[in-house]
Amino acid sequence: MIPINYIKSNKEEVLARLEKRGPQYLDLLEKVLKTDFERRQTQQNRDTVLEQANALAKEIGICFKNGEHDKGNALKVKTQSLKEESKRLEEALRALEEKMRNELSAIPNMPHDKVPKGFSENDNIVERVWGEALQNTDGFLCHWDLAAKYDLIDFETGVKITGAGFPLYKGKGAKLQRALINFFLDQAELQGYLEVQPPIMINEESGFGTGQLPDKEGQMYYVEKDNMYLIPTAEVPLTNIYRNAILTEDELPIKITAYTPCFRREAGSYGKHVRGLNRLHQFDKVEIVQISHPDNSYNTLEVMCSYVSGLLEKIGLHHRVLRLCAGDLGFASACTFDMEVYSEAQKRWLEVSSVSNFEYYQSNRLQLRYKSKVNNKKELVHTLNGSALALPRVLAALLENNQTPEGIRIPEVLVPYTGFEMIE
RNA sequence: GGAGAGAUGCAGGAGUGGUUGAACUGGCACGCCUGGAAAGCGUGUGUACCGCAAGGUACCGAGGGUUCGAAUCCCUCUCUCUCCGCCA
Repeated sequence: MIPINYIKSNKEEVLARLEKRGPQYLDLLEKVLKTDFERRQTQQNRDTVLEQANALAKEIGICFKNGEHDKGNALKVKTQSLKEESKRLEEALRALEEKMRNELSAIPNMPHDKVPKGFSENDNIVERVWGEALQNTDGFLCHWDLAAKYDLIDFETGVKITGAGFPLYKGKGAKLQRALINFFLDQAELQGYLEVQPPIMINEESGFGTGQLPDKEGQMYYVEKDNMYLIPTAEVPLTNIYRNAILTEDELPIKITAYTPCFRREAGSYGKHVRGLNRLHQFDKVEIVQISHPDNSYNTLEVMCSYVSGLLEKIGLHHRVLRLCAGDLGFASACTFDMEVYSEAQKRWLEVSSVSNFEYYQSNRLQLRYKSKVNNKKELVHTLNGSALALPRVLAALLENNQTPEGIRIPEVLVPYTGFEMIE
């Protein structure tokens, strides 16, 4: 949620930025400001009534202490109407607070200045392309065929054990996956990220903190008996480490990384585009998260992007960096870059990472703040995260792009991790 | 899963119905002292919301209730600890 005070004191800016997402949010903005106004008035009224009631109670106490029972009892009568009034106002206030929260939750994050206008993925801007497509890819097999040919992934058995979208990696397929995880984690550590292993089930509060709940409830697997969700991304547990926390300015930026499986229901997506590893219900991912001083967050975003891009360079994957347009931006994000690798056999781009700055959107929900050195006040931080990287599509591109008549060649940097140079 | 104990401010820890937002100790900040430091002394030190301000309101795990008045009494829930059971 955008902090209400930020909206109040920067209305023009919020309006201008939000407008990029479309005009439908401007009304919401007015609405929430109105609700906020009513809320404040109601609070004032309630406080006044309570003040009177408190004063009376105090007076009554003194009366009884001094033995003036008659006077005390007389005063008691007066409290009755105040009590009813305060109860009424209390309820009204609570309703208004909830209304405001709901209205605020319906407003997406404001796109950053540099986010282009646009409605669909066609309006995204290609920021950078690294590498180029191969010249001769005649006879190239798609990764699902390669996986079968070299016995790397057994989709059918995954279906038998669980269902579609839960692949079973085998032999060198499993090893390659493990190698990638270790490589990505080691790289992150070199950049100063602290590796953690978080829980992969989360409670409701955590889901709310990072913005998955209540909106994206249907995307997550839910364990009803214990009221928990399987994480759709490590972003949720990693960022929620710092829910309700007050950091010192010296602690910033906080940089953490984790490897976790991720679970997504992906309800309603079927067909060719979700074949093989393209879209799964369970997949592995290494995530990086930064908690940043608001003044530095956009610099941080750039650093994170080039880091992710650098990873793809190291494993030699032709890729591009997209600056997402307002229409393609996630609800909670203020600015997002997507990294897509080129799949030589499928002849299309596959998203392998998404790096975002959420500004105050998550920290406001999380109540994640730092103590400012300037005024010693508690201020909200900016949160950022990115995939570094999501495994299945990297694996898919790696298999497809590195296929040769002799087998699949493993990128040099990964050989120390896999222990083999070729999949034959 | 069964039995018991507990949850108070940055931390420890008092407080069992009335000027208690909360004693006391420590921590921290500032000042004095010192050549400098330690010790010592003094002062200060919660958060959120409303308000231009004065000030007000709320908060003693969470939510309800009793009462003119609740950290304090009652109910429900959550969490932590100890013992037993089970277990990778």
